[in-house]
Amino acid sequence: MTPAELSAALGAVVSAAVDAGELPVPAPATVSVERPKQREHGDYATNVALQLAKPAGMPPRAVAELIAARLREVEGVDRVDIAGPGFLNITLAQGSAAGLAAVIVAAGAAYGRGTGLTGTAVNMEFISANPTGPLHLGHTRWAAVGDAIARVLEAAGAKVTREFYINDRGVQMDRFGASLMAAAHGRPIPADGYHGDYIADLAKEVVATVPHILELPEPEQLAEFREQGYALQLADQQRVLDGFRTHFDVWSSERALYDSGAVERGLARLREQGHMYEQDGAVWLRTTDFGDDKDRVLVKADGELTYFTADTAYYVDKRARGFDVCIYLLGADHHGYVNRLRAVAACAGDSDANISVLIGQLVKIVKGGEEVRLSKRAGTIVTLEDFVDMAGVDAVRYTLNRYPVDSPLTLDIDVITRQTSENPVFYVQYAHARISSLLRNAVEMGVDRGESFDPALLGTEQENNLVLALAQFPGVVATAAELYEPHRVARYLEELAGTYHRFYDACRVLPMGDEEPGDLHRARLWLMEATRIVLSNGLDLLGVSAPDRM
RNA sequence: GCCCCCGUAGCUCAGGGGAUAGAGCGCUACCCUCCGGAGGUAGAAGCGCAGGUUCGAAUCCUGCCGGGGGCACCA
Repeated sequence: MTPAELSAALGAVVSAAVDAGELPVPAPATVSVERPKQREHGDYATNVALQLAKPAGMPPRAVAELIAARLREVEGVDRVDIAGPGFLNITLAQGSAAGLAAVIVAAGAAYGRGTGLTGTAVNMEFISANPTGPLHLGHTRWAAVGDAIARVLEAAGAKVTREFYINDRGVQMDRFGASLMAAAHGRPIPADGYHGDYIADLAKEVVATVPHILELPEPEQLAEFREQGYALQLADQQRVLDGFRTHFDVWSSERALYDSGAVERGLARLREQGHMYEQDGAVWLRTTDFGDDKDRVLVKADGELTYFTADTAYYVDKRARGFDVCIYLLGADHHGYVNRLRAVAACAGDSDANISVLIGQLVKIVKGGEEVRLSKRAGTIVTLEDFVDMAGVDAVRYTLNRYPVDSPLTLDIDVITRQTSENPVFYVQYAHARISSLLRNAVEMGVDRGESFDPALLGTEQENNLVLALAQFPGVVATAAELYEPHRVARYLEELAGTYHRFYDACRVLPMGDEEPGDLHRARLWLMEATRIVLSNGLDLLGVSAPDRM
């Protein structure tokens, strides 16, 4: 019996009690069970009695009594105890849960996937860096988390498009071009330019690509440096992301928004919704109607459009392309955008259900006990590529996906690069490798798990805990998708790996010595394969490999 | 000044109103006759402060204190 099945049974029991007139309240829409922290509190626990007591005008324990009486009659429930103020502690009949191992083995890669978001088209935008420099540590976090959110949403049934918005318009592009040109001529980089070490290398590359560039007249030369640098830098970002196993479906450029007429269409959409007005010669969007702290300029007094105009057009364009939900994962330096973007959606006639703006707090790193300052302009930067070179794709992706994205993060480079058990990714991957090894040994010994097994054989505490942990997985995935929090998957995997290691320590899977393979060995092999599948599926949701050997 | 994020164990961090607040690392004491000891067992150690809501608050609300980030007819 899975948590979902138990919840359903509990819901039916409560409804029956209501229908029988025992509980003078409407039946709750949903009731849930959770795994209690204390083992003596049973396999599952529920607080429905506490929640229903007040509306029913009854003592909690009285409510608990009458629910418990009905719940005890449910097939697969062994015991229901009432504890504390009115908790129901449920113990399942031996074997009623372990059959799940067969379900998991049959489902394979599909176990854990759900249908909560089936039919929903999601646009997942993340990173969206300027094409004026290498991707740095912050981008690495957005890459790891953005991709993991996309994977988790897909597991919940959503159709997800991963999108990268290229900020290729505006004065920063000219500063970028000017910096490259200065470097190529051996002149000092302009004060408002880009000072990273990569500029000199990139300038050389541009000159190698366009040998006559230094002879062009200055305005043309500047434009050429800008465009060539842009192309090279973008290609470099794409190469690095590819190596990070982060693949985008759509690379969307700000210039293309203008060229395609999307900006005009966006403005038209906002105009027809009636939230635009003119003042001081400029055209404004009344975002304050929807929670923004000030109205925003769409068309400047000089006729130029603002960056914000492109943002609004981009949103309208995404919706026009058929996305039900537009998710933005932005850096903390963009937190001011949250209310603004939501106001844009509202001004376009949409609701909060259509837009979600996630703010990723910045990553701070320390090395040798000292903070490493990150600054594209200062030149001392740790790039995504540096980070991956030091720790490997798996460790980087996993480490960045262990934490809620909105919590500031301090990572010790020395620890992450150590590649020991201090890094939880190894703990989880090791569990997978250990099971894989065990399954290989089983094949070598000629022990086959067969067509089926008797779940009642898996009755030790460690076996029960492992089965119950496996049963949590679909719920964890569904919650991670609902909240856009893939770190829940990582934390779950760490718990599962621990539960497995404890099982392994206590329970022998394969026959010892000359022992003949028996039904218990075969039953445990089913449990092992099921555990391996869940570890593998979970790691996949984080974009991390599940190695058979380490 | 206004806005956002964060204050949980020595350190880095989990914890969707529930029972005795968890994990890893570090520290202390243990566990290998055969499946991977990259493992397991036990122990010491904590919710920034003050109010409020609630049967019940680390969690929700208010104020304060501390750390970080941000404010534009820039991009």
